[in-house]
Amino acid sequence: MKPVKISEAVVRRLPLYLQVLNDLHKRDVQTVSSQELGNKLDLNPAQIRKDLAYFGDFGRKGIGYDVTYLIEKIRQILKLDQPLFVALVGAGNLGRALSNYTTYLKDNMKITAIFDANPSIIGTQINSLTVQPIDALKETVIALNIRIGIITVPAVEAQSVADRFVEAGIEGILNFAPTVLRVPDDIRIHYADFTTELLSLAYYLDKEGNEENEPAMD
Amino acid sequence: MKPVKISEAVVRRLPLYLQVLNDLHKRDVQTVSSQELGNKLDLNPAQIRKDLAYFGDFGRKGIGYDVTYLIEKIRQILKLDQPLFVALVGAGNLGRALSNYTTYLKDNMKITAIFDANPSIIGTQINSLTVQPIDALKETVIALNIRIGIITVPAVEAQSVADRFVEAGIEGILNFAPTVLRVPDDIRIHYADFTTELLSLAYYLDKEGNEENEPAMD
DNA sequence: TAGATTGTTAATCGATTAACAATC
DNA sequence: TAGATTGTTAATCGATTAACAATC
Repeated sequence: MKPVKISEAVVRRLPLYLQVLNDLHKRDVQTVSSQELGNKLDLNPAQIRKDLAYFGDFGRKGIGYDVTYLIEKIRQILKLDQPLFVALVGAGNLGRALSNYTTYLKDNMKITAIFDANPSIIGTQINSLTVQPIDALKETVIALNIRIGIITVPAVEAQSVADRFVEAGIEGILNFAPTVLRVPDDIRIHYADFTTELLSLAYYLDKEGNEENEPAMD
Repeated sequence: MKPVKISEAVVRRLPLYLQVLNDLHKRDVQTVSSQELGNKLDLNPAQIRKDLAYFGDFGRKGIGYDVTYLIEKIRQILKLDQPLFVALVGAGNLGRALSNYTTYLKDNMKITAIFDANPSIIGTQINSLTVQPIDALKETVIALNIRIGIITVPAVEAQSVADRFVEAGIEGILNFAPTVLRVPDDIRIHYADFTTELLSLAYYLDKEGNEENEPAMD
């Protein structure tokens, strides 16, 4: 019916819309315009309207978008209207941090298994989950109907974890390790490597350090 | 001399190049072609050549790029040829994880101050740094010549931390909280919100859960 | 009715890719 | 010299934005 290909840029903005909408909902706001959404997210209103229109006519001319309805619709689009189970490999600091974070996500995503290679970590509890050995990955992923895998191991181990995820039939991977992963085309990979963001941030700093004062512009 | 504006897309790829180059360097590879880099990063070789050519003629026709030289050049471009000091606010799980991570970064970036609002965390040690009260932020940032701030506090507190960073004269912010921040135009903000990545990942999963088997394609 | 705001088309803008002369 | 690969221009592709008729 809708043969139009949705671009990645559009899909990546949907969670941002959801973020703001959830906030508005919490504050009992009933209706929001693309204008207001654009203000809050620093995005062009036309872009927001166009993004949403790819998926249906969710707004009302002259009125705007119903907050509750739009939340429901975006959840559906993102397939978050059903519980989605996630496995995490790498129970180090970052892994533990994410385990806490994502538990709080009310967005139907839940980490239901944690794995690690380190014998001294295996068997410990994180958020009521027992850390399992990596060898248990495939069996557990299948048994718990886990569809997304998070990788928080060092870069050198990331590919072998990805291989295990693929073998276990996972459909998507969120990789925190600073390395590009090789997986079959039908597996989706998103990268969450903050070192990239941090290093590129440095580019935008003012010139040569701030020991020297920059001359004023006027 | 070079009045060409460099796009964000280009700058964000530079750390990726650095990643692969560092790896090649470790394995004593002397020279690399745009073709090989493209293979490793899943990028078009022409794009890589074009990206690099914005900043100078770093390659040799018929040969490729000298690994060591290119690393040095990209470091210069990213202004990582000098030490760059970073402050972190939010000494929770994520903050602790990042403190460890970034310490290992040999790329001249170093977290040199950690802050938190929680009295029971203030005064504790993380990686030989003592967690300081937020009220000490401005003074410390100035004293230690800190130019980048990392925010790892809950979303509701993120804006007030950003305001403090701005007031302290920070030049760039890496925000892990899932919220858009308002800062003056001359302050650069990068977002490292993995919830966005995780939620958008769900969009690409196969249809309606995997209880039902999908019909095979052939 | 008048004001507001959507959905959508057309125009603009920007980024990626192909192609190739230059040259190591 | 022949093969390889850069730097760069031109062509293509895709994404953003402006504008406006439709309509609540």
